[in-house]
Amino acid sequence: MVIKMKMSDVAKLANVSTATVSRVLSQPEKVSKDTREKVMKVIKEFNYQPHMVARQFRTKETKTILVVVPDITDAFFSEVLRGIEHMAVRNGYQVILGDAENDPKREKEYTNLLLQRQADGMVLLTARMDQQDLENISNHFPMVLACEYIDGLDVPTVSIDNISSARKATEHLIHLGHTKIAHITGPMNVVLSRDRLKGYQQAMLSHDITINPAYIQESEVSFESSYDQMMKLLALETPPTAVFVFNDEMAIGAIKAVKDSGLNVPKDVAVVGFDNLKMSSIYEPNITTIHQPKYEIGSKAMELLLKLINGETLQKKRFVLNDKLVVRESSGANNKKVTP
Amino acid sequence: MVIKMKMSDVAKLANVSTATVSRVLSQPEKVSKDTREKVMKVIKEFNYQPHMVARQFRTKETKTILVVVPDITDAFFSEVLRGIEHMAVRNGYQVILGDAENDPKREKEYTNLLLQRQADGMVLLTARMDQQDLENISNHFPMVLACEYIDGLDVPTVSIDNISSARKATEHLIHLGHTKIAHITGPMNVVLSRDRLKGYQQAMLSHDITINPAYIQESEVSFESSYDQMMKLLALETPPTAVFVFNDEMAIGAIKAVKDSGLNVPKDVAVVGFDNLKMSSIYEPNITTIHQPKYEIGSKAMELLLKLINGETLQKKRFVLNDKLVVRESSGANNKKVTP
DNA sequence: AAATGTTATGCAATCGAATACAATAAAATA
DNA sequence: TATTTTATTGTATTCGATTGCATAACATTT
Repeated sequence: MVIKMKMSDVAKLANVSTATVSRVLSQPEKVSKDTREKVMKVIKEFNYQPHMVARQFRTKETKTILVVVPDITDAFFSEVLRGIEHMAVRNGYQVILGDAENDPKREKEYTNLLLQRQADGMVLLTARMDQQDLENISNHFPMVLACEYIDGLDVPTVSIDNISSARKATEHLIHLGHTKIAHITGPMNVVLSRDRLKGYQQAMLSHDITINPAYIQESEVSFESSYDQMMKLLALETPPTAVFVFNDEMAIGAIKAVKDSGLNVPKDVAVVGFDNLKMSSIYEPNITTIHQPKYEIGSKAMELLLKLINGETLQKKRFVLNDKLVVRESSGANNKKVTP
Repeated sequence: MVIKMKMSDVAKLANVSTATVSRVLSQPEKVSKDTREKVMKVIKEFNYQPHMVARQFRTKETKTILVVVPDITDAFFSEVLRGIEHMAVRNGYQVILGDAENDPKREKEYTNLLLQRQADGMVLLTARMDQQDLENISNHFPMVLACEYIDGLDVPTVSIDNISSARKATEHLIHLGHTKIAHITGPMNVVLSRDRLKGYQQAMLSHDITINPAYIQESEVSFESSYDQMMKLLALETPPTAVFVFNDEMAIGAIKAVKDSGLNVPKDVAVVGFDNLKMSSIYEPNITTIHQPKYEIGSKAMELLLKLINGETLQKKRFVLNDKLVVRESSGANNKKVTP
């Protein structure tokens, strides 16, 4: 049976005061065994559930944290979310998820939930809103950035080193003998795109390979857009023999374009992606990519946020986790078939 | 500047009572233009944000709805979520997302948020918890099921007709001349698996094809598990020439198994999936599948929930939306390449 | 036995916004 | 002008749980 009762009802039925009922729930050791059992019996019998909003109101704690993802349809984030959620639940917090749909305005709107005291803290997996606003909010409320970040911003951040990862990915292609290496970037308003581009450029320059400007193509974060950009690259007079692509979904788009042009991956064009999505080990050819420790990024970010919520100050603010180059078929480094 | 101020502070600064400030916010037409502007000026100047928990406490409305997905890593749900969220936001509600991780216990835990008045209503995209409990809760709180459902349960539901869809999918293979048609099912504790199996059986029987019991293999909802089941099917003395698979991710697993066995899809084994994920049109061979109107399922479910929350009674409780067979390469019905 | 300490419980204030009701001023009507 | 109606604002209560403080009951020490 479900009955909407309040604490005073329980108190009456158990012949105690509401204070005692409240203590039974939150500090049972303060209550004698007898009363505790008497109260618990009533609570169980009527399946009393405390009115959480009233409790939140009184205690000024929601025990809720807000996570904002740039795009919920991007498979990358689900594992980061798992990491966040597990760490949160283990510490008595629940998670609200906000989908910004790649819109900085919506991102900003979600931060209002903090100002309105609907959440005790916030993990942002996207950082595209106004930097000043963000800084402002983080000065007053617990906040952690993960995956994305803003240079020079004094907000705790968890991510990999995208520049060095991108360098690593590009160098992998260089070491395979490629010099005509293109890069399909993500949108330039996203820091990850800019950093991965930097890494690409660093790798090329440090190996004395001049970068053909036409080899750098900016794409939306989507299969289709990347497909189009790859088609452009293939249409060049001297098409690249290798491409480093912003992420795995886009790498699949690029590969499809190569295939549809009657060419072969990796023989005609070698491809390296980023993120190591599940799909990347399944797709054919399966994709050489940079592995991100997604779950760990999430749980680390939540760990930091919990510290902030508990009033601790973080001596270390920037956490750079280890990535890893995962070599598979699409870059042509080996020909072993990977079976699941 | 971010300052934590309360309504009484605004009232003092604007030289009015809190009642007036409250009215400016919720029923501005009740306040004279002069005072309204005076109050709004203060609100804007100090960026006052009302304490939502206090408001929720007072009004007994959270303007929040809870959505529980069986598995957040399943790409199928992200578009359903979009549908839900858009409809919710358009009506002034926000969405909390719960990930049950395929665990009926966690599903049940999330329903407690309703009992604790943390949400005004609930959309369940999974229905595996105890039926009695579920019915009980839905008798006291607004609740809608979507995608999954429970037969004979009097809770508003939005979904497709999985039996007829599965029949359609199987018949597609039959019409292509196949008789040795296998079915890789999902877990039998999920109603969708049972219904799709039923559809498969109906199609076979109505075309006088005897079902080889070994042709029915139960699989987890994962690429890997489906791969294994397909391997089993191929190891049979008389392997099937066609397979209808529970969903698209699993269909990819099955296709991979066929390929890894040195066989061709669709020539040696035709494959049909379910859901029409984005990936299904990208994978090679791209996958013949049943399209579900994901976004519409979500928005319709939210629409119904809003009606329940507003106290309307639904005359129609079961909403069956239209699915569609999408014929692509994996079933061998045509050989046209589909480019994005 | 008196004084002191300990434990268990209750009383009553409190959190911040919404709102029923009262009060007042201004406008409309008789 | 007196009276009623309408518009605007304020006063004071309320929502349900938590918690500081007071008190009562009991145990321990001197």
